[in-house]
Amino acid sequence: MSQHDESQAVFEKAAEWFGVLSTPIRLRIISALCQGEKNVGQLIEALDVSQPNMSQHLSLMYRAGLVGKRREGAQIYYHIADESAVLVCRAVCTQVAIDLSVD
Amino acid sequence: MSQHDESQAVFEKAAEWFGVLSTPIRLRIISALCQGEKNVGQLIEALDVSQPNMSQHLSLMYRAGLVGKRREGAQIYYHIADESAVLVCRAVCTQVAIDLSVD
DNA sequence: CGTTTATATTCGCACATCCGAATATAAAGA
DNA sequence: TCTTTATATTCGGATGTGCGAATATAAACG
Repeated sequence: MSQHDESQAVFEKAAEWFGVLSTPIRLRIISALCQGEKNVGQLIEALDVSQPNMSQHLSLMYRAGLVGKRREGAQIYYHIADESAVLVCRAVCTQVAIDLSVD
Repeated sequence: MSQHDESQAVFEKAAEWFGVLSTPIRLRIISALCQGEKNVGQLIEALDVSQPNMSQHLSLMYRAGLVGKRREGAQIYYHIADESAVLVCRAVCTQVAIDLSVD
């Protein structure tokens, strides 16, 4: 594989990764899970979205490797699996918050 | 405005910001501009995309504040305007490249 | 001025994404 | 086992996004 193709693949994967972070709900899920693992019901209550919608977002984030899950009886507990995502989100959100308060 | 609404606004803006980075072409544009400013023709040649398409992506990135532009005669030269975007992209792409080479 | 060159915008289409409604699965408890 | 509770999946529709073709603008140059 040529170096050009390699970087193409990298940009493609990175773009997907950024895509996972490109909706407010998913950023809020990450934010909620930063305080510790939560089951789906707790996330639904915290973020006030419909159950199927929450499940869809969690499924996406799980497939992307951003979160992990653990079954405990009937509940599924989700947790952050990719700490680097948290770092990036924190950095970007902090900067955005500063920009918003300036203007 | 409640604190809840404030953070909602932050997540919304941050999500938009991530959205700008969620396509391979735009990541490649950032990568190309890291080596110094380039005019539209040079970017088109470097990335091999159609002229209108390049113009659309640049326009989006410009509105998002990621790139700046400067006219020089008939040419428009674009450059990175948000260095923090470069840092984030570099970090993510580097990690993605490592992950890709591992498996 | 017309013409060429460089870039931007508009438009329409194919396709992706987000969502809620309905339905499915899986565990717990009666 | 039947029912309830917790979560996941499927489906259809509305909306968004990326693209090329056509067109517009704007500068340079004869």
